[in-house]
Amino acid sequence: MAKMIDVAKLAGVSVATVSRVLMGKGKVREQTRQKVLEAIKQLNYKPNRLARNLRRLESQTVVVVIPDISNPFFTEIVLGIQEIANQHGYHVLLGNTNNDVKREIQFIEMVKEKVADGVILVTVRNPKERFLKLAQEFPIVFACEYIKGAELPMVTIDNVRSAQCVVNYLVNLGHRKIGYIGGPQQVIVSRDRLQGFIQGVIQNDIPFEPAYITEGDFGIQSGIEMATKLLQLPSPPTAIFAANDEMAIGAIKAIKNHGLSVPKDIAIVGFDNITMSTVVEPALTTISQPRRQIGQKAMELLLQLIHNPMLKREHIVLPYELVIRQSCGNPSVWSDS
Amino acid sequence: MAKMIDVAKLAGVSVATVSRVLMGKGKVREQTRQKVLEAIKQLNYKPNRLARNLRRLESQTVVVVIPDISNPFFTEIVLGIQEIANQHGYHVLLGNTNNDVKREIQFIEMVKEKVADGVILVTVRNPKERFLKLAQEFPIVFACEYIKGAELPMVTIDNVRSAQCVVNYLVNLGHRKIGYIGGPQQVIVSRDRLQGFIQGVIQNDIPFEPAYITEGDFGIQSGIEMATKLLQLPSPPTAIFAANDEMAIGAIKAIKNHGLSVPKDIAIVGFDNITMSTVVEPALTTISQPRRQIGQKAMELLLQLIHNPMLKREHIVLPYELVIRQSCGNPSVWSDS
DNA sequence: CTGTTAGCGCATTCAG
DNA sequence: CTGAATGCGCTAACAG
Repeated sequence: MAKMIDVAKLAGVSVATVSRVLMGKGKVREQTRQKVLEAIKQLNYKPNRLARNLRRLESQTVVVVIPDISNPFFTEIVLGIQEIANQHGYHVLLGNTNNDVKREIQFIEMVKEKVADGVILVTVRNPKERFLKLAQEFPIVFACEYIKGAELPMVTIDNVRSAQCVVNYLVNLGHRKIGYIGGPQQVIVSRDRLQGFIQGVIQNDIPFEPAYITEGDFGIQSGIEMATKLLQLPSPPTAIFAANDEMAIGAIKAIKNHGLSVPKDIAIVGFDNITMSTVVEPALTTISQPRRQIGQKAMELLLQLIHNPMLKREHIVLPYELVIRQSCGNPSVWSDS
Repeated sequence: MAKMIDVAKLAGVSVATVSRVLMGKGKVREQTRQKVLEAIKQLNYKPNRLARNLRRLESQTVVVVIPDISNPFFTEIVLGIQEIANQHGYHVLLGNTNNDVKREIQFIEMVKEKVADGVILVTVRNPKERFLKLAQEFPIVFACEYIKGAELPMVTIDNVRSAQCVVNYLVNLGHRKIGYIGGPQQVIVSRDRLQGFIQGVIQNDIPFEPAYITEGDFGIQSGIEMATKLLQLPSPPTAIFAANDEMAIGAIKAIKNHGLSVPKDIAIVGFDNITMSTVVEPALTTISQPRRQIGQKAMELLLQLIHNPMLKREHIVLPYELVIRQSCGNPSVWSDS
């Protein structure tokens, strides 16, 4: 593999000059520049990033930590991140934790090893204090999930209000008995959505019924199980709101298994708007997060943080949207005030 | 950030000794080792990989090039790759081409920049000659897609035989009028599957009907369009085989739109066995590729190639499986001889 | 068993 | 505008 010195020799200049034309800064006579460029092309030379990065003490790489690469929800975020990263000549290393709490930290430590310059966390399972300390040391941005009550760079939607919006929508459709299938309570968005659900119920003067609240694990199977549980209640709900689309899809399956119909007997609302929610029948009404945009914003924030560690930590809240399909019947436009 | 020399000073030894205990080779007295370990812990030291890699002229990173990160089919392969990579202390850089032919090459060139030590290609859009040359220069392994008639390391299933197997299955069920929705013909697996389909038709003494053969782009929408086309034929098929699950799902939608039923009126078979194929109704009968295993094998091959560039290039063919669900009716076990 | 030393390939002073 | 020299942090060859 050709090295810089080879280029220098061929062009009859010093390595410093080659470096200058490569970096595009420092004055170089146009004529010399051309000679160097010519030599580079002739040798098919590419600078060794390892060396360059060591010299500059940066790796031009960021790592994105997600809990599950095979979950389509996260891949769309990664796409947004990659878009911005590539625009700025950064590489994206994908960190898959498989929901392993330890690996979350391991990936962050890659910054210490200089494998990466910063981290975007799309999963937050470790205790708050830990992150507060780590965020002090390294450039870290949180996307989708976040830390409550902390001054850290985060990009999310308002999970509380969006869940509340769903309840309003359902009530507006005439529902008074609304079941809820929540996500694992360790996850902050699960807690937020549950809170939003409860607020919605209360604000609509619906009697609070604890039996209507169940907890799944974000998988299809748990949606089936929790919906079944709700269906077996003495007075089953007429609508079910699941904290993500997979569980909502599971709920639809369960309802069909019971010989009931969606939305005629029971309305269903999901959360996240994954592709699968357009395939299921009936197509799922759901909350859509601007995933691509979340990824982009998170990466932009990280870039700023890397180049200016003293940056003010801001929490960016992006707008969500209720996508109305067929799973609540009555397809129509609707806007929460 | 603490450096090796800091550790050395604190432990009262030389950097060489620190390096030795880090690398785990070269004799070090147990007592000295403990001192070093202690110092490392105390300083919370992590070796700078940039420096280590520059010194060893390797990056301990591989790049995986896929056409579309949001396609669940590919993410499962990536999972298999990551598994093996992590076991060997390698990082995985994900390269998303978005089907851009140029980016395919750009990612391979990262090896030249020493950003990566090798490449796994899960997409092959560039001309064969190009890859033959690149494969000479860099450690490259092909997964799922491949180059025909070349001695290169590849991991795939037998796409021809698997498609043929589907036809046999359908014929066995009594179908004689079988429609086909193929993938883009630039993609080798599309050509293989089409070939397998045609071979299956011929070997079963079914009159060859060109109008039954259509071409989509692997998306749901194109499945809808092509199925609609088949349905409008004077003598429409009684079974449709789509070259991937997305198109098969599209076909199911189209058939339902026409007021027909799957599988009663028309049987459907897909290819790939993505999660969505269990959600659609009726659940899709499809060919399952051992994606995880393909990823693992590809990574193992690449590792060998990196450490021994003179390695014999072998094409590994993994077994496929026909997963029988409800989209052809008549759920049953079946084995192609 | 341990220390000294020479680069890995490049960017960047500092002279000229 | 250009070249010589220095060192980023670490590993490995060599010497002791």
